[in-house]
Amino acid sequence: MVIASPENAVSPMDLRHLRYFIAVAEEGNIGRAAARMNISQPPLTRQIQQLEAELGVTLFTRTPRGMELTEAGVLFLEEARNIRSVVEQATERTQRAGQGKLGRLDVAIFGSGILDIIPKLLLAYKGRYPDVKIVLHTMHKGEQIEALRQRRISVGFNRILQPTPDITAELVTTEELLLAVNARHPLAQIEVVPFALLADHPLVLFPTGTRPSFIDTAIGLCRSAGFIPKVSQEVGDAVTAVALVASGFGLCLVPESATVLALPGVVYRPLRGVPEPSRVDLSCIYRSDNKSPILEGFLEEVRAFRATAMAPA
Amino acid sequence: MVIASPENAVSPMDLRHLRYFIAVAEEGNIGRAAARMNISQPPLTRQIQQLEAELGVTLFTRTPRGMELTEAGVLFLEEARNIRSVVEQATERTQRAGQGKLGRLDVAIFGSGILDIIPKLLLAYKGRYPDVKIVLHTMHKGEQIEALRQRRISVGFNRILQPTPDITAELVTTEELLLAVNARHPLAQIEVVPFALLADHPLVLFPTGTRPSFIDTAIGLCRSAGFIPKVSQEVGDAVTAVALVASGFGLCLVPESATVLALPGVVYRPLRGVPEPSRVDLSCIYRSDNKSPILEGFLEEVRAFRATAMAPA
DNA sequence: CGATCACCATACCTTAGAAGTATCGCATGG
DNA sequence: CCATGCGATACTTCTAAGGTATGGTGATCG
Repeated sequence: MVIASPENAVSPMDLRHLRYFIAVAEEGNIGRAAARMNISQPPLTRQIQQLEAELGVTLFTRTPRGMELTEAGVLFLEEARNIRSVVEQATERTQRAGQGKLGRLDVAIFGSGILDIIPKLLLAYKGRYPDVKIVLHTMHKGEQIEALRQRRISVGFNRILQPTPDITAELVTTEELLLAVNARHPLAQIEVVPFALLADHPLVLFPTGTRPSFIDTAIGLCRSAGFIPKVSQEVGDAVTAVALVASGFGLCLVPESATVLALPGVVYRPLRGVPEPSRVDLSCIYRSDNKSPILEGFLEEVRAFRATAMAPA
Repeated sequence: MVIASPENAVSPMDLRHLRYFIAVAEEGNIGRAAARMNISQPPLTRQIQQLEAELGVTLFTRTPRGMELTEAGVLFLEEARNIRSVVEQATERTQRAGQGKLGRLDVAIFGSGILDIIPKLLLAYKGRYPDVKIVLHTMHKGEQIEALRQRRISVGFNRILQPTPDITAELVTTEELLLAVNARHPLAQIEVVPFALLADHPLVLFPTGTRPSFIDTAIGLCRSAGFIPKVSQEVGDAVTAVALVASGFGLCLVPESATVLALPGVVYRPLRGVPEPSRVDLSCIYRSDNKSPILEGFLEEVRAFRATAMAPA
C-alpha cells in the first residue's frame, strides 16, 4: 500500500522546466527546441512530460507536425514568460543592490555642515548612484554615534571627533576659520582681522550640545592666543549664531562654508595670526564593521570629494 | 586559455535555490533550515554558496550565531518570496485551466435558441464554472460550422443538423411545436388547434439563411399533413416572425420556448394532429477532435441539463 | 499505394551534481 | 579552558539530467 504523501510531486518544478517549456512552445517542435537549448531531443521530451505530470495538466497536443499548445498550455506560456522576467529582474536588482547601486542610505547631518559641503557631496553621490534613496536625519554627534550603533543610520557628519574602536571617522574636508561680523561693527572696517583683536569683543559661540565640538575649538584657539573669550551668547547652531551677529549681538567664528549664509548686515572677514590648529575639520563617521556596499560607494564618493576639494586649497 | 562564455553561470539558478534561501533567511541558521527542508546541513551550505556565486552577491554575513541577511539579501528575500508566490499562482491557474475551470468559451448562438433554453444552460454552466469567460457570437448554422473548423468558436447551438465526421452534434433538448397567432385571429379562439386548419391560413416562416433549417421542418410537416403552406412572409428569425404575427401578418409555427416572447396581441396555442416528427430539436455542435477541458465541462453541463429538462417531459 | 519523411516516445547507458557522513575551524560563554 | 553551537570542507553515494540508438506513427509524395 502506497502511503499518500501530502504532495505527490516526484520532482518539483524548477526554472529549467520553464526554460525548456518556453523553447518548445516557441519552436512548436521538440527537436528545434532541443537544438536551441543545446541538448538532444529525448531529454527535452522527458522534461516536458515531467512538467506536465508535475502540473497534472496536458500542456501540448502532440501532432505529426509538432507540439501544439493546449488552452492550459497557452496560459502557462504566459505565466512562464512572466516568471522568467520576474526572476531576471530580481537577479538584476539584487546584483545592483550588491554593488551599492540600489537601496537606501541613512545619513545624519548637523547644523553648519549642511550649509554647503554636505549638499555638494550628496549631489555628487546622487549623480553617480541615482537609485540609492538618501534619507537625511538631523542629529547631534552623540545621537549619531548611538544611531550608528543601532544601525539606524549608515553614516554621520561631524566636526570634532575622538576615535572609538567600533566607529571609524574619515576626513571629508577642512575649512578655514572666518570671522562673521556686523557691517556696522568697528572690526568690519578691517580687511584681514588680527586674531588677537577678538579678545576685546564678546563672541557668539555654538553649538550647545554634546561636547567636545566646534565651540571647544573656538575657545581653545582663544586660549592659545592668550586670552579668554568674552561670551555674549551660546546658541545651538551656526545659522542662529550668524543671525545674532546680523542683529548686532557681537562677533562669531565660523567655518568658511558659512559664507553661503548671506544675511543682511553680516560680513565675513579672514583672520590673521590665528593660533594652530587654524582650520576646522568636517568628517564623516561610520561603523568600523561596515559591510554595506552602499556605504562603500558613498565613502568612495567622499574620498573623491576630498581629493578635489582639498587639492586647490 | 579559458574561452570566455557569454554567460559565466556555472549552474543556473533554479527554484530550489530560492526555497533554500528563503528557509535559511527565515531560520537565520543553516542547521534549522536544513531540518525544515529535510536535508542535512552541508548541502544547504553549498547551495547558498552557489546562489551567491551565481548572483555575484553576498546575501548573508556569517556570524557565530548564524546567518544574517545583508542589504542585498533583504531585497532578494522579498524578491524570492514574490517569485515563489508567482510560481504558485501560475501553477494553480494552469491546473484550473487544465480542469476546464479557468479560461474562455466561445459559444455561437442563433435566433430562437437564445430565447429561453440557451440562457438557462449558460447560467447553470456559469454557476459551476464561474471563472470561465463565456463569449457569445450570433451565427447561422453555416457560419457556426465554418467558425468551428477555424477554431473561432468551441461550441454552437442549432436546430437542424446533418452529421459530418469532423463535427459532432449532441442533443440539448427537444421542444413541442406551438402556433403563434394574433389574439384577434379566428384560430385564437380555439384552445387546441388541429394542425390541418393551418392549410387555410398564410404562415410566417423563418429563418431565411442556411438550409436545411427550422423552416424546412415546418414545410415538411405541412406536406406530411397533405397541404402546401401558404407563405405570407419569410423572415430571418423567430422574434421577427412573432412580431409580424403580433401586427396581424398571419400565423407562425414556433418552438415552445418562444412563448417567453410575450408580445402584445400574440397568443400561443398547442397543436393537435401534428404529423411526425412533431417535436423540434435543439442541439449543440463541436469539433469531433475536441480536447478542450473547458468544452468538456460545458458538455457535461449540457448532458446534465438534458437529463433534467427531458425527464419531466 | 507503398516508401519516405518528420515528428515524438521509449529503452538503456553515462555523467553531472545534489545529498549524505565525518570532520574541521572558530568564536562564544560558563 | 573546555564545552557548545555554528558554518565550511573533504570525500562518498545516489538521484536524475543528458546522451545514443531505436521504435512507432501519422503525413507526404512519387
